Amino acid sequence: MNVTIYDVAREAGVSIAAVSQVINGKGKISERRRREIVRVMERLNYRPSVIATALAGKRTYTIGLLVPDISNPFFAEIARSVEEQGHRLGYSLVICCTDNKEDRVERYLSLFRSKSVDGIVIGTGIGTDDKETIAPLAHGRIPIVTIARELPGCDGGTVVVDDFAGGRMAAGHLTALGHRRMAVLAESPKLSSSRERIRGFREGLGEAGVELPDAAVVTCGGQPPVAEGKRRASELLRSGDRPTAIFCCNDLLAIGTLQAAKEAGLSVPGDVSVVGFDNTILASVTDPPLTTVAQPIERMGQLAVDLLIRRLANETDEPPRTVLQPELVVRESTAAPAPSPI
Amino acid sequence: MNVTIYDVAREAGVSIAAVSQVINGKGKISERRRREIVRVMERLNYRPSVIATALAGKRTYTIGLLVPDISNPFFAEIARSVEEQGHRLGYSLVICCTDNKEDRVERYLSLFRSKSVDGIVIGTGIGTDDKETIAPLAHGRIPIVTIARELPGCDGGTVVVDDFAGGRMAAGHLTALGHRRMAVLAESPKLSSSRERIRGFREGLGEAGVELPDAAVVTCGGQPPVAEGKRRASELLRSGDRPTAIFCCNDLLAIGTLQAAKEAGLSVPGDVSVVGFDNTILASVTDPPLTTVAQPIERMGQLAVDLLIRRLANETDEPPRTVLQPELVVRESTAAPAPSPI
DNA sequence: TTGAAAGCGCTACCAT
DNA sequence: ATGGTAGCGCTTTCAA
Repeated sequence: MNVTIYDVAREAGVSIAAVSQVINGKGKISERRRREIVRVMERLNYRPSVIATALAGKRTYTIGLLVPDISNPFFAEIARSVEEQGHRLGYSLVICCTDNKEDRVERYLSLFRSKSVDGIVIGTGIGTDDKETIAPLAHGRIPIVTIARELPGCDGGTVVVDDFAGGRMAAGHLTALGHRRMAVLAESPKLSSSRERIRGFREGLGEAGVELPDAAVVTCGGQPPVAEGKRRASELLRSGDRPTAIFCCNDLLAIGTLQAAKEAGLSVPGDVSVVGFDNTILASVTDPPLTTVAQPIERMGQLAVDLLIRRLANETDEPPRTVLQPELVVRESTAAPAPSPI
Repeated sequence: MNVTIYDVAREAGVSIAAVSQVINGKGKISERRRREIVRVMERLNYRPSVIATALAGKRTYTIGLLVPDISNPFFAEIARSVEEQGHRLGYSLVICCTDNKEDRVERYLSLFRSKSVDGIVIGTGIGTDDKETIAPLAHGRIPIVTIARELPGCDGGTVVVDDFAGGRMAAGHLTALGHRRMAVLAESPKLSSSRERIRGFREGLGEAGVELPDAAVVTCGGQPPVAEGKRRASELLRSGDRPTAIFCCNDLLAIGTLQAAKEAGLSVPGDVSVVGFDNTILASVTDPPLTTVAQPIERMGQLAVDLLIRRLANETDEPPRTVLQPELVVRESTAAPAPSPI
């Protein structure tokens, strides 16, 4: 096996208690002894077992991250940021992908409990009603922070962007350009973020005196998002009075829309404008580059981890809800609508 | 605390040994007792502690994944695939990003040891000479499998694409189109994959009687890759006899090249052709869509995990090296060079 | 078939 | 200042 605290103790001619003390930097030991022990630890290339340490009552220094799909650039960037801040603070990341399957959420939450993660960051939606799935949480006493979305009944804290404001920005941009007939490609209505974006978009439209009929809000439930977005956008673009602009609740759906437009022989933004959400790397490389509502992804990850760590350090009386401001990034997928042929 | 095996035993009126047996499905217990115990476990919502289980000599059912950057779509897709196959087999993933910093490789490898992961998948390059960094491995007896690149001195097994063939394909495509003056944007020469791709590219060129001067191979060391690619490509495109085609060792560099061309007022593929490598989601959305050498990413992740699991199950006598075939995906970033103005 | 008990590597408390 | 020792939750002999 690996070298243990016993090996170090024996080699240094001291008790394991002494070694433990130098590991944790507490207790009383003479400088002489401590240096000797450190030397031995290095010579033996000793690394304390996190497993044993955790069993003995300490943390595992592990945080669990739940996202729908790590290959989705938005979540990849979230993960990156969480990973980075986590490591900065001494924690490593266990990542699980739920694929938006409800049973997986439950399974992974349960898994996190059995693996004794110190805290959980949730970036995935939860379908069923709160109590059922959030149960393991209250059960296990593991602090949970949600990121980029809110979960009903999850009180651990949350870091989100102001989705409502984001939707409103998109609407403002589009109406200012002169659009009147618009549609939105939405994610699951189960997602708080998606609902808020639509609500904000509708509000923004209203401020310009434009209506958004319910029928113009299309839910893209299927997987994968790009293909589903393309499919739904195609339907929209084929319809009688096709919209002059489409607001997509994330960049992936916007890309699908771009593809659909291309396939239909429509030019973007000439024939139809497209606005995305997230501002992932994808938005900057598409054809045309995507106008999108940017989330401060890196900042969100940092804040989520900070909040979580403070939570499990019991510095509790935090404002549990951090709301960051989104920002409209105008690229080349939006323009004034073509003059309508009278 | 959480409910433990003792709680279950007490509640069921049996010894913890009995409970342990039903957990592990071995030993002899009467069907009656076993059912009763299962009932109690469910009622108490009992989940065995992986920590304690591991300390008692079992696995942690955790695998460590080392990548340069999880927000890089290529590695995000690798991670996705590894995560998926891992979970299918009962393992979860600890992901660490090295950012190509050598000291981090060492730190994370050491971290994996102290966290007692059962196995490690490495998708990052290692700079220094083998023995130094790979030491913790031999030391800890943790099986390691490399993916998408090979590490000197790492004998645990590897799953790669035939990078040489990939480079050769790119060259074949470009020379068939009529290109004679080409350049390549390379990743770090420390990466086996990068070296092989260049070697293959050069070989392919040679088959068409075309030379690739050393000066035409530009290393993109800096971060982030897109920006660095753009910078280097700009230099290339500004040079006296600018290449009519650029082969980029990954899609990110290719995107930088696309941006550089755009900024220089050059059309792709009209003025310059661009070939990428990896075929991440990015390649399909760029302007223009990118011709690239596809790696079977999903398959690679699966195979890497399979290999690793078999390794730690001691079904050892495996062919330690799996080589998959790449595939050229022709999109719209390549075309015949413009007729040279005589 | 069942249970008592010895670890696994470490922390923390209590004597010394 | 230093070391002995009782757990932490679980697996695994070994007796009964």
